[in-house]
Amino acid sequence: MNMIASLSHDITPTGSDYETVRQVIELISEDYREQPSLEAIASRLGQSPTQLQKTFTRWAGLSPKAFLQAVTLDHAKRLLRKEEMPLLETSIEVGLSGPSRLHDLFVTHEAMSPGEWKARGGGLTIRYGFHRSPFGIALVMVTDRGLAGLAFSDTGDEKACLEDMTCRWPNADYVEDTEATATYAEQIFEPSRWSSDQPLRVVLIGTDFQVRVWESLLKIPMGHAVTYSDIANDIGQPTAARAVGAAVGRNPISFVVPCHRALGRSGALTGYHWGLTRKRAMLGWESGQV
DNA sequence: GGAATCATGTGAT
DNA sequence: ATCACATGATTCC
Repeated sequence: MNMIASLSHDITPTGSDYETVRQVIELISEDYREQPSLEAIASRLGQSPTQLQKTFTRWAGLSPKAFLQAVTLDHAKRLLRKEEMPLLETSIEVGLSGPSRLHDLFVTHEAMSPGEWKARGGGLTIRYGFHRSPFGIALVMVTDRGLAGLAFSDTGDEKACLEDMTCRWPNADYVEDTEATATYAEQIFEPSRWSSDQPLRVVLIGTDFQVRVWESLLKIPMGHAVTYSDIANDIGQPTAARAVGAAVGRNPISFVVPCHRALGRSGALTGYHWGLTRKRAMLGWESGQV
């Protein structure tokens, strides 16, 4: 099974750094009370501090010190305060389809009709491929209407990851087609290619409620965060914060539909389908992409 | 600060 | 009907 043959070439310059970053985040999450020093972390990983320094700046454009800060609870709280009011309310351009400037990765989205949703993917051909990304191995899924799925996996877990995704639309036909998905992967993980001239086409396959939640997520700008109840308010159901959480968790296009920017009221990260460590990594990485 | 407890909407069975 | 949740507010320590 050479599912990940495509990994032999690295589509992002940062792709191979994630393993190191993941270990660091896990270390500081375990004993964040002790505020481990850079030296301590480096020696636990068997690396020199300067080596670690280099990896981080290459990965996120962020020094290790700044990165460590970007990953604390304090910082998460700041993300929430940053823009008290407007975030979701200002950029209301939810009209389906029209090309809209939705967060900083420009995205045009359309939703599948309820009939298509009920078919559970029947009659749909989904092409998929695995690619390196700044957040580990990315599984990219596309239809002829645009990007339909984006999932993450650590090395060795590709099969479970694929299964997780195919279960969501069990009646679809799946074809491995790494060439077709490569262009998507390149555009998604290379911020310099995010532009309104070449918007990313995205198709949202889910229930009506889920689609409304995901559209709301698309309005959160890069480097900001909102709470689950903010989203509940935005879609006009202020008491449905918990239901929102469930819908956010079912987001099939992670990162592109930025579900990692949804936090608990306290600033706690609460959860992430592909692992809390990855959520931390994404938030830390984004604070370096100014 | 936490732990326990309750109200809550959605989706799967 | 019932159950599991990536919630949040309240009420105790």
